[in-house]
Amino acid sequence: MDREIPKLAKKIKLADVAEAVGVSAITVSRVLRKPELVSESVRLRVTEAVARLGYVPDPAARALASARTDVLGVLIPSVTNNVFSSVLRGIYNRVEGLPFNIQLGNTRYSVLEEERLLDVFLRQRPSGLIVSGIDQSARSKALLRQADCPIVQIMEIGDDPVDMMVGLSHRDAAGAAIRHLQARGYRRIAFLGARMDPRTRSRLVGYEQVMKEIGLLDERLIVTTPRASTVTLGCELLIELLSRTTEVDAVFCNNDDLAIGVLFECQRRRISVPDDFGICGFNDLEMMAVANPPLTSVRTNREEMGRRAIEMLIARIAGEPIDEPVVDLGFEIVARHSTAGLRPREARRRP
Amino acid sequence: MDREIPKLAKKIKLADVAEAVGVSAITVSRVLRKPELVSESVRLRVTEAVARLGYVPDPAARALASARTDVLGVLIPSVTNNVFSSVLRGIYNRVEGLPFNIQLGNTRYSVLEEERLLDVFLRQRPSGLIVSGIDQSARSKALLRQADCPIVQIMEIGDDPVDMMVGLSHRDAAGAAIRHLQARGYRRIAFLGARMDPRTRSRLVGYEQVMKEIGLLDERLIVTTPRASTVTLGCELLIELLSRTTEVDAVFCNNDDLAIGVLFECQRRRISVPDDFGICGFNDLEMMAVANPPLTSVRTNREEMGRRAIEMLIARIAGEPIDEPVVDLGFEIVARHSTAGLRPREARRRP
DNA sequence: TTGTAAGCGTTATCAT
DNA sequence: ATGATAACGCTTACAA
Repeated sequence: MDREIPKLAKKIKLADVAEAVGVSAITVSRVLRKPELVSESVRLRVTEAVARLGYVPDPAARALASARTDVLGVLIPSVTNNVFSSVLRGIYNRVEGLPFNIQLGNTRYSVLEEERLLDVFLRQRPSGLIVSGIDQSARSKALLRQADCPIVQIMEIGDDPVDMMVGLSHRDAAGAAIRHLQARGYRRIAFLGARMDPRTRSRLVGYEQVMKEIGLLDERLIVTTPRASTVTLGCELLIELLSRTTEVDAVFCNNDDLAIGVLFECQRRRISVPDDFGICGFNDLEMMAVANPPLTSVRTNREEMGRRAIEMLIARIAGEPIDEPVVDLGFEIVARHSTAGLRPREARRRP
Repeated sequence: MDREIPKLAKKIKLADVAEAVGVSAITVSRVLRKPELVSESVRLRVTEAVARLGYVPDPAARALASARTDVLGVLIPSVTNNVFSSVLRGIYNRVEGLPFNIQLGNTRYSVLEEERLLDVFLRQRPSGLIVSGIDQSARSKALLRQADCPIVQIMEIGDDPVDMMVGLSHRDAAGAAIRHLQARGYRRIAFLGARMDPRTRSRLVGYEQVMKEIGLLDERLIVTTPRASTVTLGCELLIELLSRTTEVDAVFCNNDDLAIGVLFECQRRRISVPDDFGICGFNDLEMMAVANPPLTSVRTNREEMGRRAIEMLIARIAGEPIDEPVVDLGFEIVARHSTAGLRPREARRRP
């Protein structure tokens, strides 16, 4: 690593600051971490010297000596997925200005990678940890339970938190979407699902429950794939659905990308939305409101989820008691024109 | 942090393994890092003991003793932006299986935050660093030049790499897009730009150069905003543009989100694409190919960019010489129906 | 309120 | 090929 730029002046350490001020190293350390334990005069002189010399603590030395870091670990299954981007935004926004650093791990929907990263992260003795989902492997759960830092599971909620949880019931959210479609007069309501991760499966369960309740469940209306969801896939799944049966008058898409794809494909096939066909997405991405027509979706509070997760962590780090270890952030059906209801005269798509 | 689960058995350290095998700690350390320096018999016994005891090195102790970590730092301005998600995917894919860990920093398009994170990251003595863009502040550049690890600037290319670069010329890419529109018969070509980060500005320069060259530059056709780009903003910018002048027959959007918004707004206004109005985006997101009509865009090799950046880092870490410190990944105009050309009869939009 | 001494777990250096 | 010893820079525990 030879660069033409001269090396930095030798790195300033605690001892250098201590010497400059004429106190011991531990006093400088205290000024930095627990200033209230140090007399004002000393504190001021130390603070001044720290600034003047440009001292900054070595995180590795700190971690080694204190068995603690200022890292908040965050494990998510995808960096590409909009849903997690939003959560991350909430996390980064909330942590700004706090003395913590986010360490992001990308599990890529792989159980093994999640276990590996959990291992890597925990070994660094983070101040807190955020993990996605509630369906960790047995090994992951064991690691989490042994961790000596607060942990928040996000995205979903359930009965058996490793420590804390903040999320929503995807089953209920999907169920509510189906009831919305039903209330608007749609009957033959299909389910399009991609990726089929635990949350998608929960939504499918919610769909099936409600469809069964209202006596409309038909397996042919359920089209799923393990492939990652994309707009293109939305088109393809609609085509697959219509090839199975033309007796469909609405579709609940497991997420908004699929819904946009379905919309484009409907436009191409001159299927009128919502007159002949209703479309409901999930997540309520920004673009849903300005599509043509605007698309109904299920709003989830993803930024809020990230924010709350951080707040729960820092509360626990500060030793505050947590009244609610499991926080349900709920959801909201954002009804737009795409599910305004079938055309009065005849509730059947044109071929 | 009181949990009901019993604490882990006391953490195994180097000395424990050494004792179990009957060698010294440093020998165990060597087996882990430079096995070729240790005799086979000892190596085998040590390896066995490491596995049996479940020993794993403490990263903080390692970092403190060796002044080096296995961290590859990555600084990006946004976790929400599709462009960076793709780059990240390339990075994570390429680094999989290698003995490095990605540490992600989110600068949120803030110079100050970039400087702060650079500071935080460099203090951890990473094995390598990837930073976004080539327009770092003077202070950031100074920090980078003093770093004693390899560094890759990604997204753009320029004359003065801090160390290495991999990206493309956004000016040329935008210029090529404009020439494409011109070749298809469009004349009154507008520019819609959001965020106005350095790359967006480069694209604007490319647009202006080519428009001037072909004698078509008209300031009224340039609509920009500092707001982050969204599909909604695409609609709004088109509305703003049309309120300034109806003498427009095509639009180059600074990115695909804007282009999708423009498309939806055109659909609403019954502006026929491409007959009355051409649309070209930038980045070639997956959805462009299946929009209605499919939208022309400029493909950039974002995953490849991430991959190459990692490869350049590990080559340098391995001490290999770099033949090309600045890698131009180029771009490609992906022509689709949205720029098929104006309707033969009359090259004017309907009101 | 401040300081002393003893690690924290690993690796660099120098011996053997 | 292997080992003894001294860092690495900080914090904990205890003392004064």
